Amino acid sequence: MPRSFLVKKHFSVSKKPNYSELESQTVIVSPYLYETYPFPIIPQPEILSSGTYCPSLVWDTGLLSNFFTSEPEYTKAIASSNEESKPLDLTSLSSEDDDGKTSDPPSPALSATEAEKFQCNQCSKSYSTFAGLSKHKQLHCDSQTRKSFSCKYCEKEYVSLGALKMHIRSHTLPCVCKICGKAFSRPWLLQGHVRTHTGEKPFSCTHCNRAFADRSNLRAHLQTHSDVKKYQCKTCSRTFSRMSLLHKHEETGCSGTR
DNA sequence: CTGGGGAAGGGGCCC
DNA sequence: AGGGCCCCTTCCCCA
Repeated sequence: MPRSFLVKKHFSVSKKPNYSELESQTVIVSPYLYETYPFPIIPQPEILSSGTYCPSLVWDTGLLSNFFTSEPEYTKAIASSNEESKPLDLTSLSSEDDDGKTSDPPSPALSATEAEKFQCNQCSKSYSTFAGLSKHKQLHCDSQTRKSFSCKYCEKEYVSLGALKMHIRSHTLPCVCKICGKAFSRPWLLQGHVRTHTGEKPFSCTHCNRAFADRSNLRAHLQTHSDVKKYQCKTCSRTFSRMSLLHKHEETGCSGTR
């Protein structure tokens, strides 16, 4: 399965684990890459730009009209954006939402607590500020009214031009490894990849001195030093160092006993 | 089969 | 608004 189509799933795992342990780790950003490697590993910014390696695929807002030739509404919106640099008018979007035109059930937001008096009429999520609600709607729930930017290469749609441009990079892959030619959508992905060539591992575990090229991998490794792992089976209370291991445990059928 | 390491991708936040 | 960075998550592979 192509990883580019991984879908973020929500599990009952705390979004804010205790990273105090991780924060105490020694993180050494070595100048190794720049000083000792015989050729430029991390491309200069101009190299990272799409133009150097994929001139035919350079993203340019001027090309947007080509992407949306069948969507005059989009090009109109984009043209307007380019000319005047206006942000989306969230006020108008919001007022339309609050007009009761949707088929969603009436929002109880107005009678909610002061702290959460702005409620999304699409998903009922509450916010303490209008700005928070507006941002939420723009990002997630205004599918009926928000501007939609469609990708030319796939069927994905985004609510903002910036999000679309970011996504398009996953198609154009403007960041190319000078060593092996592999291409990536973002410079920091390339940077991480380059470490696989150089062997640089700037993230060290203070427990065992093992080093990692990727911070997330260090974080996963730290779990192996813990008696009580972060991911727990609700049935048998057994804990796992990785969510994937917990999923595997659940999929294979938890017996309910440890 | 399980656990762990390596590599990679996307979303979101901050500047 | 856009880029950089961080975090989370997943898949693959191997011991």
